[in-house]
Amino acid sequence: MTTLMDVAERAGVSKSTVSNVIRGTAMVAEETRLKVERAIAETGYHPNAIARSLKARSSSAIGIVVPDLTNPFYAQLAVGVERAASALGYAVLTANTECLPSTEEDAARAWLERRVDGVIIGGMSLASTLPKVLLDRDVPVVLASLGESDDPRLGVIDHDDAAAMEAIVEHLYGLGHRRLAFVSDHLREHAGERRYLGFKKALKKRRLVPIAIDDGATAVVAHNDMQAIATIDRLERRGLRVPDDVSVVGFDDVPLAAHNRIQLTTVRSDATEMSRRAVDLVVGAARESRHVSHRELLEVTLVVRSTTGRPPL
Amino acid sequence: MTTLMDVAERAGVSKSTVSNVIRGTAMVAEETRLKVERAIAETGYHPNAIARSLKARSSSAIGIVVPDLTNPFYAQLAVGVERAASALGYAVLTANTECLPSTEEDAARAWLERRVDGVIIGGMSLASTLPKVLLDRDVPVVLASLGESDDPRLGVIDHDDAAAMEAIVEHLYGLGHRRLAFVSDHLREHAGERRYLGFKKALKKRRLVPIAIDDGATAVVAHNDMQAIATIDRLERRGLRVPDDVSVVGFDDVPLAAHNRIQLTTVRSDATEMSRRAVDLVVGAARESRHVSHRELLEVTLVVRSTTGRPPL
DNA sequence: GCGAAAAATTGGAACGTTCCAATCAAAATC
DNA sequence: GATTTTGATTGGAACGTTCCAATTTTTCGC
Repeated sequence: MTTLMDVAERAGVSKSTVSNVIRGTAMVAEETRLKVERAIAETGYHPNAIARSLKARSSSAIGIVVPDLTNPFYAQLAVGVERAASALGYAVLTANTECLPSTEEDAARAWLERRVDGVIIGGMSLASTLPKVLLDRDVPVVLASLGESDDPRLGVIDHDDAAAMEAIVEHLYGLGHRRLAFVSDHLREHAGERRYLGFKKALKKRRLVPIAIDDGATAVVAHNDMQAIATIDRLERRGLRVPDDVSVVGFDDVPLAAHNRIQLTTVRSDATEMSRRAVDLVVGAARESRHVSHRELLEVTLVVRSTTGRPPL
Repeated sequence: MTTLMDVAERAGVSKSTVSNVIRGTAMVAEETRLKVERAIAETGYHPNAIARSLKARSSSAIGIVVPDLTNPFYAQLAVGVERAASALGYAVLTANTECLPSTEEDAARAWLERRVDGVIIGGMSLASTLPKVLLDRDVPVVLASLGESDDPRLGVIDHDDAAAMEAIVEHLYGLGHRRLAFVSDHLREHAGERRYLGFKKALKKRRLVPIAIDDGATAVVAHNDMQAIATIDRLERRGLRVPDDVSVVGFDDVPLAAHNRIQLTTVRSDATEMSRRAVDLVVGAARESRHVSHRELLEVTLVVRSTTGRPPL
């Protein structure tokens, strides 16, 4: 690999000058700039980001943790993060944790060693120590689509789950449903908790309580689209028709939800916008070496398709 | 951030000794080991991977490029790569290129600067320069699910597309189909080309040629499942029934393909196995600083579900 | 208890940058 | 023409590791 020194020698200048040319940081005569640029082109030199990072004490990398990349919502989140980050010159390290505490710890350790400048958490286990571990070592953290947190050092960017759940329940209640169930991915998962709370609250307002799905529910609200789609699958294999026997509602509006054979009633959220904001927050904090401590709710709209209808008589 | 030196001072030994304790590389007395370990625990020290990388001239990171993370097949590939890599102590940098040459170039530049130890390519643009650019700088590269290549420095791990296409065509031909079409994602994409070749060959064997989908095809073979599912959507919105009017076949067997409302006939491939092998190859090559130059075909099986049937009379 | 061998520990030189203070050259001021 | 100002360029000291040769300490055979 060619180094700054190689380029300097070839161009007949000092390493400092080459560094100045590359980073456009100091004054350098037009003539020498040309010489150096030629030398760079000839040697095919690429600055060594590792050496730069060591000196700068900043890796220009951020981490993102998702529970399941296979879920298009998280995939979109990851894609958005990657795009926004690389536009700012940051690399992205992904951890697919499946909400396993041990995997989360592995990721934390690896990232701490690699000195990531910040972390975006898209999902985590129930009583995860991940945020605390990172924050305690002054790594800025933002929670994306994970609901509130009591740690003021944490950045939070989320959907307006309460409003969304109210809209969903209103829709179902209006159709005549009174026996509503909620399904959530893993009990161990952190997300969904807040949505469940919103769901319960919206029910309570109408003097209802959640029931179990096997308890004769006429409508089930899933905490995300993939879960909703899996629920449809399960119901139909049991011989129940959706929406004739039971209505199903999702959350996220993944592209698939609009598919002709699915047509899922769901809540639209903008993963791309969310990831853009999350990256801005975390990179901003990293650059000023402070914590994020900013919270924000994204608007959300109900999309009624064909998995919801009147309950059976 | 605490450094090796901080730990050394606290434990009252030299930095070399601390280094030896951490890496278990040289002999160190039990007593001092304990002292050092205590100091590490007290300071919450994490070795600085950046400094280590600089010295070792190896980043312990690999890159993976996928055209679209939102496609569950690539998501599975990415997840598999991440898991296998982190088990070996490697970090993974992901690039979602959408098969855009400019994005590919950006990724190449960023990765070259970050000195990735190897790259796994899961998809790329048609005449991509990515492999050459990387190989010329001695970065080992393996193509995953991308078909052959004429560059002997390239590692290749792929499905047995020819066998798969033969099986698909045999299945459709046996059902009575004679007017078959092939749909591929973007024309600009590299993948699918080989599958199309296999498709054509299997047709030719039966004295048939591919026709356009709008030309009254009774069966369409898609180059992957997501494309197949999108095709079903398009057909049904046009008022055609699947499989009564037209049969559809996919490729990959993403989890969704088994869904009750989809039940896609497809070819099962093992993204996880593929990513495991790809990581082994690329890491092995990196460790011995050589190119990969190994090619391997993974077996593949036809899964007949409910999107294929007899052609209309 | 002596010398040699083995075990344990150490300082310093890399790795490839950036950044600062210092130097050098050229232009401008009086 | 001596002096200041400005513009260009430079060497050396970090950044936090690893690795090697060298040194110090311990152990052991006799």
